[in-house]
Amino acid sequence: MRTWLVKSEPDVYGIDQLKKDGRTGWTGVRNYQARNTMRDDMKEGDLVVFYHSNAEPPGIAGLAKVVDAPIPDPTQFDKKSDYFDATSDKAEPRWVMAQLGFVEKFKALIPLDVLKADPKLAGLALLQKGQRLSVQPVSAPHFARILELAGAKTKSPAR
DNA sequence: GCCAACGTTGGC
DNA sequence: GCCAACGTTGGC
Repeated sequence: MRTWLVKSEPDVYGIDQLKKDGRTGWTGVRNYQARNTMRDDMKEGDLVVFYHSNAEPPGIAGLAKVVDAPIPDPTQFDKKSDYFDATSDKAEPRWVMAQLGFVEKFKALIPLDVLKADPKLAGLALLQKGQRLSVQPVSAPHFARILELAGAKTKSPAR
């Protein structure tokens, strides 16, 4: 299995909301690279780091996992949605959403400055300058380190 | 609220 | 196919 990171603004959809909902469709991704990751690479059972962006402070809040195959994102056809895409064809939807389930909320958020200061997380995509992708891969060693920093209940997956 | 970095759009 | 203009992201 592989591991991933998704970003969300906690004011829009945070880890607490995912905990409450149990699972959710990851709507609103309108970037081709992120879409391709969700469509082609994220598999059921993959673990996903849940990052709070535009937060005070920003940081890693918990874990989710992929619970099902991706399906078309309904907001692309919803005229009232911010994510409406008039050029997407219903017969061949342009945008998909990953199906994510709640795994755990960390006892404490791992703040961005801690992530940046950790030598073992050097190279993590999230920390690259100008990195704006909302869905990113996380290497197995980086993932294990994040679990360690968080004191996570979840065990690092076998490679 | 500012602004750097980036992706996308559209004129040519 | 280039690239300037624009909109968005997201840290600060």
